Amino acid sequence: MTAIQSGQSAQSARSANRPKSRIQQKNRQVILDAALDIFSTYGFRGTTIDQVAAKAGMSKPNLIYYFASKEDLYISLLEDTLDQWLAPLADLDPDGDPIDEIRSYITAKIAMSRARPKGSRLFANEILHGAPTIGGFLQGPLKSLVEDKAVIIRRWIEAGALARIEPAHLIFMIWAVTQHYADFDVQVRAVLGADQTKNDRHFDDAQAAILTVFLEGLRPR
Amino acid sequence: MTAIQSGQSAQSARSANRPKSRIQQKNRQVILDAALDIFSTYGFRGTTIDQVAAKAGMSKPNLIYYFASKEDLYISLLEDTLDQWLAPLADLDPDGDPIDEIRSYITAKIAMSRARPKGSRLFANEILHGAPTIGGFLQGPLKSLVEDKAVIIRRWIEAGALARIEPAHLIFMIWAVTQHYADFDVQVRAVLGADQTKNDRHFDDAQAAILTVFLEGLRPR
DNA sequence: AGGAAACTTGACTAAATGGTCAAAATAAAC
DNA sequence: GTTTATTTTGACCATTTAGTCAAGTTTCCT
Repeated sequence: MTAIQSGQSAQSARSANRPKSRIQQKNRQVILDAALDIFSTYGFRGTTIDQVAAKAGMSKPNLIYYFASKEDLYISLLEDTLDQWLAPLADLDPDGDPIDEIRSYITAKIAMSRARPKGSRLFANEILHGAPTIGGFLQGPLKSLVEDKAVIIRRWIEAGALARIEPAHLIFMIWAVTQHYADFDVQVRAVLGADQTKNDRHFDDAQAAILTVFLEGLRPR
Repeated sequence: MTAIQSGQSAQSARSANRPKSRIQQKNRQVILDAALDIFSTYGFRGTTIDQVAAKAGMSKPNLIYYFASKEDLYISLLEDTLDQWLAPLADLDPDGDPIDEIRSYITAKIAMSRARPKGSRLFANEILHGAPTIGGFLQGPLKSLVEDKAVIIRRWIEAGALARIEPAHLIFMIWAVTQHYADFDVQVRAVLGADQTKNDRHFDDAQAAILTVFLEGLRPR
């Protein structure tokens, strides 16, 4: 089900409901891959349909045949990303050991930033521009999820298993430091050195640093 | 001096070197204020000169009279921001108490995010799009500054005054969590509640949470 | 006051871009 | 193998937008 309640996503009439043919399935995926590449780098406004079509290896009208409009394509992309975004937080287990759970969550988020940096940047771009498309998602599903997990964290704190901290802000902080390595990747590479060999090390070092600070910083006192 | 080494910032011929008249000074500032507003919200590509001119209360040709091109305006804006950006980190004092110094730095960065969120978003946008304009700044002045401060932090660690952590990543983490509250402001407000009364509280709560985790997490063990 | 310099703008141009359309090419169905 | 449905695209259109230009208006200087 769609996580975004857009007015009506002007979907390509052909691909509306009918089960998708092999060609449709393949081409939609090719387009989505190309689009993620471009949108995540240039943002919505900075992306042209022609660019995406070229990257996908087809003509612009053909792309429009699969996605009725630029916005339609952009929304599809965001939808595909949002679910994966929530998953790790949803996995936070109220019955687990608090410190272990936080460690797992941080590790999962870093892995996500490493594996899908473009998705992270797509999301960051959308938020930075005022979340015109996913405002409803933020105020709905995201807010609910954070509130649910805040309850769990608060319980851990009351049980003396975690330092006193405002749960929502703990969550924000974890988002901030983990996504930073995807979103500000260019800056990290400029400061630490750009070559690909080092790239993997950056993530490992980042994870170590983040875990050090958070796990120690969160121990109850 | 300019922090950005662009090819040649095609500066308006009139305003090239001659000392600026009262009108120039005022209007340039009016334009920069309007431009920060628009650029920080819509990004470079998403901003139109007409929008900025309208917000600045003048005609488009008049704006072009002060800034020769859209890019020229954008660069001026970034330059104005970058210096302020580096200042707090530059203030890190090698002779101060490490924990106090870190506390001061975090506090200064949060204050910055609170006072100048638009500047933060302008910067974030630029980085997110691959830093096409300030790539040189990142690899030059920024990298140097981080390396300098990393030396100091490493010295603190060796002296046993701070937990073992990769200094550059500590700096990144502080940037991440503090700037998050400016850049992802929309998301924070969506989750925590949007009204203006609460807005100030968010920053206070954020600061408390960040200081808790970092100062405890960084204590030597 | 009067002339020069600085400032301002309506009307315009050229290029870029989102999207359409009709016709061609290909694949599927029988 | 022929018909039908799907897929593909070259050519085109309408709109947006960065930037120009020439002609005005205001400010400054003496």
